[in-house]
Amino acid sequence: MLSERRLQVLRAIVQDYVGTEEPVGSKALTERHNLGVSPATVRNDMAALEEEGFIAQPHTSAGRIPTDKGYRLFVDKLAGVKPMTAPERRAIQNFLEGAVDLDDVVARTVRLLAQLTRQVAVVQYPSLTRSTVRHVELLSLAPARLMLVLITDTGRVEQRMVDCPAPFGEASLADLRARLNSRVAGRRFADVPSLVEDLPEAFEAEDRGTVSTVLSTLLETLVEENEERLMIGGTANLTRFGHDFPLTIRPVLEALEEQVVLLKLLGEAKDPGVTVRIGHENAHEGLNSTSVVSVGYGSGGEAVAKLGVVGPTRMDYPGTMGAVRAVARYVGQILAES
Amino acid sequence: MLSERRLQVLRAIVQDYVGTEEPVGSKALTERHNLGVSPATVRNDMAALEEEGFIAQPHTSAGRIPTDKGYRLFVDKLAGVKPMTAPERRAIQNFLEGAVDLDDVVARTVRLLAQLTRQVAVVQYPSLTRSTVRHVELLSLAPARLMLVLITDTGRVEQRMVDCPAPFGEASLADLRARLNSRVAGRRFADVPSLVEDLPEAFEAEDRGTVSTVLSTLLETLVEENEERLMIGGTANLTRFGHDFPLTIRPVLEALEEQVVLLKLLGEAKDPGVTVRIGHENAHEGLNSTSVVSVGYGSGGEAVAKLGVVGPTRMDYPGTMGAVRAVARYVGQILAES
DNA sequence: GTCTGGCACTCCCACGCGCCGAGTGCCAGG
DNA sequence: CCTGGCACTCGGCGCGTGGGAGTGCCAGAC
Repeated sequence: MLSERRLQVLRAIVQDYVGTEEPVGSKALTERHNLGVSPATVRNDMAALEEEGFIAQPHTSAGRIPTDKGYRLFVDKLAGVKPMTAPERRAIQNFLEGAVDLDDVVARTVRLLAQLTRQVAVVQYPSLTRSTVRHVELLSLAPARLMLVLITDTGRVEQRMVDCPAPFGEASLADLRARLNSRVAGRRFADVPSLVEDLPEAFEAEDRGTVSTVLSTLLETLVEENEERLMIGGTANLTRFGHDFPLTIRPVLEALEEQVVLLKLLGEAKDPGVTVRIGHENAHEGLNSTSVVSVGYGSGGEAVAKLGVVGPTRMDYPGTMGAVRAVARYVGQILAES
Repeated sequence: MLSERRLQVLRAIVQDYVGTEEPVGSKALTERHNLGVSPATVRNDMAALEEEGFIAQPHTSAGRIPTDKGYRLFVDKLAGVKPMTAPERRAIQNFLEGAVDLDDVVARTVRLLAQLTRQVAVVQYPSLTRSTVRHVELLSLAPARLMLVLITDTGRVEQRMVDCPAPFGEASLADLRARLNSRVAGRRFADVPSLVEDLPEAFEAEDRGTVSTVLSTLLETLVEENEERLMIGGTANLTRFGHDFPLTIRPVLEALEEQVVLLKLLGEAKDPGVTVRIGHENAHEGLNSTSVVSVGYGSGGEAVAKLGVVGPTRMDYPGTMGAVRAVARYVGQILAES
């Protein structure tokens, strides 16, 4: 177990390194933080911390920098979440309030997060699987061709074409539309399959094929994971990454374009609060030198999607976590209102 | 006027510089292109070209690199559009054919363009203003609250909430829906305003307010420019930009995030064919060291949106133009089919 | 035991220097 | 008008060097 002072030293190292972006030495530490001990003592502590793998030196006779493990300890034990100041909170609220539709909310959120944290922001569209159905609409485009439109409580609209096995009359269509809505409107996606299971039985034999087709299209739409879209922004902040550019920045940009990767990344964070994944904790190789700070957000008490930021492992964790948490909270409010 | 040979020299300089990314000298030129003259002669030609502002040298006693003006001449007079090879065309077609909906088409197009050109790809969603209405749907969400859903011939769906000044019955709703569709279905957006102008008159006085509200919401949706969304991809290709990274790449990333800027950029290109804007020809400052190659695409003979790529002024213009043109053509086909 | 000051050591980095080579401009002659 | 020759100019690279920040260790103080 590490002594209290050694933890203090680690905290000081992280803070200084985050601030200066340069390896931090024992002398500088004692000058900037009044630890009450001499550089020599700090050196001993540093040796111990290095032994345990919390810090490392890029080369002999250089200062120390935190390792992923060091950041992990810092985040878990040493750093709180820095709350936003009142003006910041007001600014967040103002910025989000002008949004006109869901797309706009997401777009504004991305911008806001990127600006606040000066990092790359990622916002997942409210997920289908946890939200509820507001309305299902069926439109006849041609005798044997329908369009299915699904409207969710978060204001999201999904549409699908349905090719019917047989022509489907306007009367049947109206009937199906009515029955469908009376069963599923207001229900959670997860509950829909069992609610519509026996629906074909209520129709004439000739229409059952079409009804089944419509239903399976609806269910497909509900579960289709790849519909979990997301929006990213603030990539220009990557240029503040480090000095050895191309090598650092490239894999990150590539990873950011792989929505699958990002969705997995966000999906892995099960924590109800703010989740931080540091460096190699990220499965994806291109993100080994980045940290991901994410949190769920939602219109009710429940999270319907995630948002977060991607930045260098050397980031201001307390501030970033505070910003992410605050933005999530306000986005939730906005969604609940609309 | 420049002699034929001097144009050849310019062409050779552009080609070599694009290939090597290094200033090209007189000797190397005569070796790689058989111009039939000696380096000394080429030097004279170069001096003339420099005098005219087509090429420049980074510093005394270095080779020459083309200026924006030089590239312009190259693109206008010296370079054709390099057509895609048959296998490339097949690959494009295969890649686009699997798309399931409009979002997917756009997403695939972006990826494809980015891969083909190894540059940043930008694809504008098919614009509302030039397409036609497939269907308008009205849903009653609450007694005095409607949802308006607009479906376009490109498969795009836009939805808007409408707060009615007075409760609106189901019968009136069905009536309005029917009248609306019979008038505007299949018509071009631009024609819609005059087609629905007198529609309120067909309704009872108590409903006219609501009808007007619905109509104006519809018209708003049609003209709303900021709904011209676009998708970008291949930003990782920016890392191949040059050596002096942060300074070059940053403003470009920033510009790419400003959708307004990009839309304006694409919008400015009026040319029916492939348009090339080189370096300082781009109004936006951040894009002063990039070229934008764009072209319109559409489902019919008519262009409904633009797509293109953003890359360094030092790019393979013939190849890029060929790729952009080919992709636009195939996307048009795909859109026409669906 | 724990902390401290002193000391020798290590290495990175910035700087200055000189060389090399590619490229140029100019000029006289074909 | 083209060509070969020639002197000149610079940027880039390798090298050696000195300074400085930082370390590890040790003996002594509290």
